[in-house]
Amino acid sequence: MQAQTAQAVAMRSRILDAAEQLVTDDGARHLTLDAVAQAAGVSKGGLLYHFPSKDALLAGMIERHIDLLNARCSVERSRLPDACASTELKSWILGVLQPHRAREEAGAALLAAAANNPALLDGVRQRYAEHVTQLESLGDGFARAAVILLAVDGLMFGEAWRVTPFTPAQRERILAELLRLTDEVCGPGSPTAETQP
Amino acid sequence: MQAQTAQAVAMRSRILDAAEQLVTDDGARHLTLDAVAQAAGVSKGGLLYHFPSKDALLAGMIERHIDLLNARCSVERSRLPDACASTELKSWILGVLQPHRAREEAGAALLAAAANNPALLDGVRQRYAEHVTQLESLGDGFARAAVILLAVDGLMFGEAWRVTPFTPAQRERILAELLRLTDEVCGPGSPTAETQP
DNA sequence: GGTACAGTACCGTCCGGTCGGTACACTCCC
DNA sequence: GGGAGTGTACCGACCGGACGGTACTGTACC
Repeated sequence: MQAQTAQAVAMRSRILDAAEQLVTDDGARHLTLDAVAQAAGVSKGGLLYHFPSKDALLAGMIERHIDLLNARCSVERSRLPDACASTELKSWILGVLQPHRAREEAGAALLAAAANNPALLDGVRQRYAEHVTQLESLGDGFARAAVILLAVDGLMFGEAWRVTPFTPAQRERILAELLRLTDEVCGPGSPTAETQP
Repeated sequence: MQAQTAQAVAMRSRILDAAEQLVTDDGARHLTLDAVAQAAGVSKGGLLYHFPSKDALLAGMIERHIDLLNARCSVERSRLPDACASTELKSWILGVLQPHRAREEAGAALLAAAANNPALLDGVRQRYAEHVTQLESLGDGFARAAVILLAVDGLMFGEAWRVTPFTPAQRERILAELLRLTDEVCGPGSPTAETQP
């Protein structure tokens, strides 16, 4: 990774934004280099300057959202005072599920990658395996923790694909229930503050 | 829908099998008419005779698995003696999650459809909305039931995309936990028999 | 003078879909 | 009973366009 100027970083971000918007609006099939370039207001040459291939673009989409999720989870983890085994799980829930546009776009990135080149999901798989390993330390609580983890996945996928018709109020109740179930796994570790900042 | 000969039905089934196998093995990008035709041992013309367009093929994949899931859920529902509000939920869990090759292929069909033409998921959306409506009748149990439903989704997607690294034993524990949580929503309605026939 | 693009022309491949044709079974009718 | 017609099932060559990627020139800006 060589140093990148602020200008280049901004353009990369613009391109990734446009790509994700395209997927969410028109479906993964319409994620073409020409379409992305046009949507980002950049020439095709400019696009390929930053992302030398379509795979590189897809990898960029995935990477950005893994980084973003990690950052959000780190923030949540730092706000949870306990060092309980459920801390990871809870920070994951809060990091992933808090209202944020990026969540459904993360689903879009995953969809685009899965559709075009499943090998790009290796990073996600690795991240997931780490989660499961952590859950195993919960012993008897493993199954319940896994259910929580899977429900978070389901909510994310469902929102990304727009198949889940939950209202905001319903969604709020679901999030609260997830946090409640997490507390049951390892006991309440913190007041969990406000879930809607 | 005009009558179809047994021959035509068999060929359609063969084609759908091949298409799903292709998606699970090589990814949605490799789901091309030529590849499907070759995998099914049929000419491209023969393929297009049964499915006049690629969208028709994708719709066929989705439709078959919705039908199959409905059938499996009906079987499970008929085996549950109670008429409790959780019956639908429980039969859904059992219908979807019991070990069966078709489950991950259903995920493959959904992935292929989402990648190529998101509008094809309308049927799935409708089915999902019905589920949520039923869950609302549970009142306070809604949130927990929704979590269960979402966990089932997460497990299905995860297996379809091969991102969930659960061992069979872990998977078994998760399934048992899901059934336990379901009982908590509305009380045990039946011995739930064997979950592994 | 190097970075960061814009613009454009082009190439090879892939892919969805078309189209004319074939084989075969069945039926109607004289 | 045999020719003629009809419908089903399927073949495979071919077409046109889309798409990923290359190549090159120009140029604004720090």
